[in-house]
Amino acid sequence: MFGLVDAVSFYASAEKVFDPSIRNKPVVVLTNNDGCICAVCPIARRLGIPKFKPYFQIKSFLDKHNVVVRSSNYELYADLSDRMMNVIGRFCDNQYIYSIDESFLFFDNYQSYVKDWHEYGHQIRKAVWKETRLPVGVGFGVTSTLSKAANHAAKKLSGYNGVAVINNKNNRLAVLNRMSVSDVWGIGGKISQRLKQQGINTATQLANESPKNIRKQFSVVTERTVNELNGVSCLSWDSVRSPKKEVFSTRSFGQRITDITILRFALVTHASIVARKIRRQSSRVKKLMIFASSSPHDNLYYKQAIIYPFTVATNSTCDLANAVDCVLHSIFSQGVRFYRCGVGAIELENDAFIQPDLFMPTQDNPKLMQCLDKINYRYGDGTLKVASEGHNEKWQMSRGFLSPQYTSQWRDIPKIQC
DNA sequence: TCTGGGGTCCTAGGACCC
DNA sequence: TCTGGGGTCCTAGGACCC
Repeated sequence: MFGLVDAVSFYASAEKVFDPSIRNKPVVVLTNNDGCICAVCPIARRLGIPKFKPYFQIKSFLDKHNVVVRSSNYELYADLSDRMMNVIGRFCDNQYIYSIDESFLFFDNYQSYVKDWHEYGHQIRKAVWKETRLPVGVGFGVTSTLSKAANHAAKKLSGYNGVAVINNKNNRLAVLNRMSVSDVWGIGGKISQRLKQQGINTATQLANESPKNIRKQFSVVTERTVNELNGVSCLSWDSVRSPKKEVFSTRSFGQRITDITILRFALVTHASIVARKIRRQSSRVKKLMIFASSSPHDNLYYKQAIIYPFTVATNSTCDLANAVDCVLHSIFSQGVRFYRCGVGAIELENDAFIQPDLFMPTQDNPKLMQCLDKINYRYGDGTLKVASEGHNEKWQMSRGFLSPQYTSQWRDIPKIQC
């Protein structure tokens, strides 16, 4: 048996945890730079507010309905996510954290594990609410895809109230009949459009298709989805989190950039973040991609990306910063209003198996980076940095409606007034 | 004026090998 | 008229996820 537990509009619910005064109000959360709406609480959803709508287009509507607007507070969400995952993890031996707000649970000997799955789902919901004040939806199914479908039913379909179970033909069809094919996990916009052209509109219709035929038309990925909908488990999960195969850091700017020195500050800062991330997973980068672009909504879209290969794979912030300097002039173009930039490690190697250069003695000094990481871990990121990251705040993202970091900054700890 | 930031997997086609 | 038959590795692009 598989379980899937995730939070109801996680970011919006997280905003309500330490601010009970907004719990009964409509709340939305914005993406970086307060660009689009990325989370809508259930009360706001009833007003018909759509996800991923640009904020400036809907601002007057939100004002009119007294909707509470918040910027993304990732520090807060990451901490609340940890707490939530800890509570959920107690209900199962084997938990796979799939994203910031959802985790799969695996039950091997499930007949002996749980007698009543509905009851068990409600126990999970109650515990998470009691200990974190976050509402969650719980779905159980005999495959991962069916547990996703059950989770969808638990949160979106009437009559389920937060918990749904798929463990026989009747309750499977009860859910799949009421699910659009586009709500099936693994069926995105393109494929659902093609399926609908063939008259396949519901999840049940997709489940009734021949897997071989689906593979011929689409791919092995979609074939697996069809099998999973029929209770045949095809997706495997590693209990151990494998290291990332690519690591990126990228942001849009708070305001447009036309100055090469500021672009350099931003790119070196992203390089530094990537270096820290890959050190944390014991990787080194062999190929680095460095890119910058104007906005895709501009009349003349400008984009430049350069791949910088390292002779010997590295995880030193200094090496990555040097790479940025090497390509900066090829990326920058006079007169372009830069909207976004970033750095990505697109080819990674394991720290333990590094091929050194036969002719060049190694310059590697791991102690320097260890020292950097230790200081920044203890005193906060950005305490110690390379000089070329700059101190110019001009390019930083804007977060005009940011809530306090209640749990990760001493200055923001909630105060109780007597 | 203003539009997010990460990731994964699969496939097709080309280069190259014997 | 008629141009082999396997392989591997790499890359770009497309699809999906949150």
